[in-house]
Amino acid sequence: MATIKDVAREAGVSVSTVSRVINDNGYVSDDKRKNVLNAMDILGFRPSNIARGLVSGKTYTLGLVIPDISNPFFPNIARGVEDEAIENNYNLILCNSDWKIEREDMYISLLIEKRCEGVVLVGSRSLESDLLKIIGKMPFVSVDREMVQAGHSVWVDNELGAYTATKHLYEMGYRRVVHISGPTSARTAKARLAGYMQAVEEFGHHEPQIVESDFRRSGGYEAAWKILEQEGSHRPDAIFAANDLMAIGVLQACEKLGIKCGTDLGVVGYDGIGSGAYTSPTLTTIFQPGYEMGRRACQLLLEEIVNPSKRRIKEVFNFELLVRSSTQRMTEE
Amino acid sequence: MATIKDVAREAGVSVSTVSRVINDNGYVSDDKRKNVLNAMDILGFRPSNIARGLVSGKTYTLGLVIPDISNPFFPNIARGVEDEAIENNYNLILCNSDWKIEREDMYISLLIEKRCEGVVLVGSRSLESDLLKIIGKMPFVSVDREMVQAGHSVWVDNELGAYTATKHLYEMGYRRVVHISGPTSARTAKARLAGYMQAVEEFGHHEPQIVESDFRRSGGYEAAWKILEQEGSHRPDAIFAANDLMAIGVLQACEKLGIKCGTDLGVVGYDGIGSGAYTSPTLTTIFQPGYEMGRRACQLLLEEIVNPSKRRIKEVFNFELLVRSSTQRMTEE
DNA sequence: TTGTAGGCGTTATCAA
DNA sequence: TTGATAACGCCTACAA
Repeated sequence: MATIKDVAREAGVSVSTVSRVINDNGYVSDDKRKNVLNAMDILGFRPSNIARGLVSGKTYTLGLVIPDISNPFFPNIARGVEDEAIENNYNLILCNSDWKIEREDMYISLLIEKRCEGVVLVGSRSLESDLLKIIGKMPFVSVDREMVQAGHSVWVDNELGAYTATKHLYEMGYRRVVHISGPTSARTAKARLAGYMQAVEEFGHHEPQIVESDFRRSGGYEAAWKILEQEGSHRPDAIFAANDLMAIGVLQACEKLGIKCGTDLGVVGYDGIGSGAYTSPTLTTIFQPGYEMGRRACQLLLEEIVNPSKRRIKEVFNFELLVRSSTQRMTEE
Repeated sequence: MATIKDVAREAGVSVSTVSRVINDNGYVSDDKRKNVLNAMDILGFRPSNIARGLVSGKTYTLGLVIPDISNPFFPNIARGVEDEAIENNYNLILCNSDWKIEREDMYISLLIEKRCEGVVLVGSRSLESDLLKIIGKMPFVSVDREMVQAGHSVWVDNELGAYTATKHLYEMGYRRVVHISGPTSARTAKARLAGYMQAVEEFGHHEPQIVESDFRRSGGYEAAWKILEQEGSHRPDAIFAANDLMAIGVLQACEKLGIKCGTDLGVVGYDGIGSGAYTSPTLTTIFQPGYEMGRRACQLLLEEIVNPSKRRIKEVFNFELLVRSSTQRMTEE
């Protein structure tokens, strides 16, 4: 690949002149400029951003560490981050951590060595102190988890969301709500569980009942099966699943068992993934504005990079309760 | 951030010695090695891959140019590419082109300047000759589109898939199949249209009927509405939509119109996105193995990078007809 | 308006 | 075994 020297030689000028026309700064006569442009064209010259980066210390690259891009909750976030990044001339390195702490660590180290200027961390599960040790002084923004000691954070109030979801079930007339939680090692799972607990305490006339699962559809399916086997007055008439994927699993279990969701069993999910609008019945859920959160996270990151500040920003986004058929006791029209 | 020089000074050795312990090559006495390791630790030294890249010419970075990561067909591909990449110590720069040729071009240029070692191009819509001009000699693999003049390609036979889908409808007893196509500017849309045409010719006793749409759910919804307004003997009893998103739109239109999909109207989609298994009714579709294609594409790319060859590999993956409820004339049970 | 030279953080070659 | 030193491709004073 042609270098700036090659161009200089071809154009019969010095490298600094070439540099000047590339960066469009300093004085260059129209004559020489034309020659240079011409030479670049002939040689198919493309400046090396890595050499530039060495000099300038800027790589215009950000990292995105996300659990799993093929999980429907995350693509919107990723898209938001990317849109904001590219508008500011930054690129994104995609890192799927699979919720594994070692992978997260490994990626962050890699990103540092690649001299990424910052990283958006989505749904991190690492211990914060460990994380900070690894991440060093690289700017970062956390999405879907509040960081306590450093970095900016963007998230929604999981506890309040879960509370709202559960409360909604009682308000729709369901009497006995059981919760299918995510793995309680996950902070979000814990928060949603807490929200459920509080709503049960306030509105339920029964003990809370929790089945721990794994945030996956199959996990929701199995959990529902277990729950719905129960007979008699203990039989729940509503389920709040800690995410939509598990809620969809619940819907499927109901279909197999001949239980009519909505009428016989209220179901609420969490996240607001697109396909919840197409299930049968359509899924009531707590919608989280993933795209906006991703976009905002990236914006905060870029601000921090351009203008490092001492303050730490925390933004709590509003969720939205999307009421759909899975919590309608009457058959819809 | 500490440099190799700082480490050398701190450890009381020369930079070359430090370099030797970093890369674990050449001779270093245990004594000095320990000093160096210690110094690196104290200073929190992280080698700069960008400086290394300048010297070695290797960046261990690949580009992934994909239309839209938030479109459910693509995350699996992306995940496949990323998994293969990271196993080989490569990172991925994520680029959402939105199917826009200018964005694609812009990203490719950027990737070249960043000295990515190669790029996986998913669903490119650029004219091949233009593409090659921009992409220069950077290795690339095309997914979901066959390239004729350069690069490797990985795709499924869209024409055969569409043929199979349409044929399936006739075999299930539907008589009049209409096609909702993607934008005919898209190669895949054209190929699927062709497959439909051929199946109609072979098995249908009617003229082909095509409604062009946009690969989006809303587009499918509107197209279905248009189609189902028709009265009398011309009223189609089956729809083959060129992708699942549009097929889901069809299901929704049917729900609104009180038409029972499956029984009254056969519906087949294309892609095999996850949510098709949860719709009502569940969606018959042509499944494309996105993860495997992505993974294989990346593998081919890496092979090409390590060992550039003159040959050009084309791999056609098998699709799978997933027969579900939307093409069952009897109510299930 | 143009060119020369030093430096960005590493690796690699060569002497010592 | 170790240490200078010249690249790598580019930018930026500084000088002319």
